[in-house]
Amino acid sequence: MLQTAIEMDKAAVILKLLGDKTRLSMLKILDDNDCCVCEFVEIFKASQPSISQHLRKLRDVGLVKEDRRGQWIFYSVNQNSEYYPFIGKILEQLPDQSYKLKELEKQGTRITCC
Amino acid sequence: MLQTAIEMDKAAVILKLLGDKTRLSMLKILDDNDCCVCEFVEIFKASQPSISQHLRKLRDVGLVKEDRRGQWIFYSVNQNSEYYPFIGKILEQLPDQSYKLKELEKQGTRITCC
DNA sequence: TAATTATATAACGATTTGCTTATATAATCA
DNA sequence: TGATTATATAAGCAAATCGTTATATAATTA
Repeated sequence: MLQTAIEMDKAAVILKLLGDKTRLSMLKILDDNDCCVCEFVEIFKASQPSISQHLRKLRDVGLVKEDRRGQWIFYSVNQNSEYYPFIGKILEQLPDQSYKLKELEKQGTRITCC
Repeated sequence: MLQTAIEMDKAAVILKLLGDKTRLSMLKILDDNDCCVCEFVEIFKASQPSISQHLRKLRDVGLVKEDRRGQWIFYSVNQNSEYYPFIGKILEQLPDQSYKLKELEKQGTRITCC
C-alpha cells in the first residue's frame, strides 16, 4: 500500500457519512466546485435546514470547509483533511454531477442566488 | 473514468452498509480469506445472531456469498458482484486484518471450530 | 435416535438518524 | 434603521438501525 492506511474505526465513520445519497452527491459536486447552501437547496429540492444539517455533519469531521462571502456561505472540499485521499478514491468512481450545476445556470438560479 | 461509474443511489446504499465497523472489517477479512460465522463471533467478540445479521445484510446486496461445508457455512466475497470493483478500491485502503485470523490460529480457535 | 453444534430468523427495545417546524443570527438593501 | 435574504440551530417526531433474547433448522456425533 502506498499511503498509510486509514484506521478501521475512522474509515467506518467516514463511510457511514457518505452512506447518504444527499451527502454523497454533495461531496461529489463539491469535489469540482464551491457551492453555497441555497444552491444545494435548489439542486436537491430539500429544505434549507435539512441541507444545513447535512453540511454540518460533513464539516464536523473536517471533510468540507466553509467560507463566508458576504451574505452567502460557500462550502468546498477540504483537501487538507486526513480523509481526503480516502474519499477521493470513492468520489472518482461516481458519475459526474456537474450537469446539476449546469441546470441551475440554465434556470438562472445559480447567478441570481450566488 | 475507465469503468462505468456506479449509480449514485446504489453507491450510497453500499457505503451505508460499509459504514459499520463490524461489517467493514468483515469484508476486509473476507477479501483475503473465506471465513465461517463462528470465527467472526470469536474475532469480534460478538453474539452469534449479531454476526449472522451483519452477514445477511452483506449477502442481501450480493457483496458476499455463502457456501455450506458440512456443519459450517463459509462466507466469501462475491467477486462477481457489480459492486466488487467499487468496494475493492475502498478495501485496498484499509489496514490489513489478517493478524486477526492469525490470532485465532494461535488460540487454536480456528482449527477447533472450522 | 437423542444430544450437540452451527447457523438463521423473529420479536422486541434502545439508540440513532433525518426530516420538519420554529426561531436565532448575520449580512445586505431600501 | 427596518425589511429582506441566507444560514444555523434547537426541539420534536417517525423511521431505521443494531443489539438482545428466544426459538427454529440443519448437520454431526454419541
